[in-house]
Amino acid sequence: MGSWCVDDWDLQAVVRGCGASESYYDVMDGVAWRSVTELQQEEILFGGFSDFAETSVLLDDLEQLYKPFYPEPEAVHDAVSKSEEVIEEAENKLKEGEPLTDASATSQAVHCEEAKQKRRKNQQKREVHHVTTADGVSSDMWAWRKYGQKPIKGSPYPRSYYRCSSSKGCLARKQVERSSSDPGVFVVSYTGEHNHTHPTRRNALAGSTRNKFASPKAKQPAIAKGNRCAPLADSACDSPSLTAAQTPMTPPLVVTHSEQDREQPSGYGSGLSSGSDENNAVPTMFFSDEIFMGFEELNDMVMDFGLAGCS
DNA sequence: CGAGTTTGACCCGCGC
DNA sequence: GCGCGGGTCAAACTCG
Repeated sequence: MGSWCVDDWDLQAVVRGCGASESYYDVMDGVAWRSVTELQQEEILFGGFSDFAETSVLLDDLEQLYKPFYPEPEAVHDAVSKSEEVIEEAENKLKEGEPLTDASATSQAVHCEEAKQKRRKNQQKREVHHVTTADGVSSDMWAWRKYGQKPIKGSPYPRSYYRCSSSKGCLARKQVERSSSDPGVFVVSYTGEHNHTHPTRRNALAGSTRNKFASPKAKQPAIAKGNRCAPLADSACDSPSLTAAQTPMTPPLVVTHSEQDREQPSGYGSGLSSGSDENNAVPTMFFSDEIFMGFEELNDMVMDFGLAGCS
């Protein structure tokens, strides 16, 4: 334990959100755009069509719409390759002292990881992203289950290992670690490919909703013993079927919680998920930053008063 | 009971 | 061949 615990929640905070969230805005017109995976592009492309998420019927439409964007093997390979190109470019820029990211201070850093991390075993290609904590604004569409954590030599922060829990047998892996040089930046690495299109809207993530927006009281014991909000489970507000919230265009409700938010429920669109029948209730509201921020404040208030939950 | 996380042990690739 | 260190496994535990 020790210092790990301190960082653990940080890692978990981003594990859901970091996947596709690096600052598109910083790089969309730049070369870094090419590092964005198909899935990420998918989010960008559809990010503005919040109306699509309003009903389950539309979710079905979404599913159809998204099919062309799901990473085909070649597409994935291509995306990874491009990503590696960017990694090299990023390294070069770093060597030259050239800032990789938009100068805007609030923008989330978008870098790519050192090439040395690209592959180790099996020459496995790896897509590496740097994300800031504030970057949790968006998330990847997959459900990740943590299967390990290791201290990394030379880094004060541990690395967490996640595998895709959206589908059994999925080979997709995800690693999350803090950047030793910039603690505010998380390095997220993706390896392997998903052998499925995307998490099914129902049940595919069953169990991954644990702790999502559980009441502070309920969470206290776990936190007290170092079991901070689970990266996968702390996501939504008591949602047996938050899978609906994991449609690609649904930004997670809570990932924008900052580091200060110790109870940060970093999940896939928490608010969307409470109950299958509620999936349709308020999806679009989460696309409003103002409402979103308001919810955060409300949540903070709730926590301050020791009141339960998000209901 | 079934989902999750935690964490020590083990496996194995890689550099020397 | 050996040792280091990253990656994975799996038992134990928590939680709803």
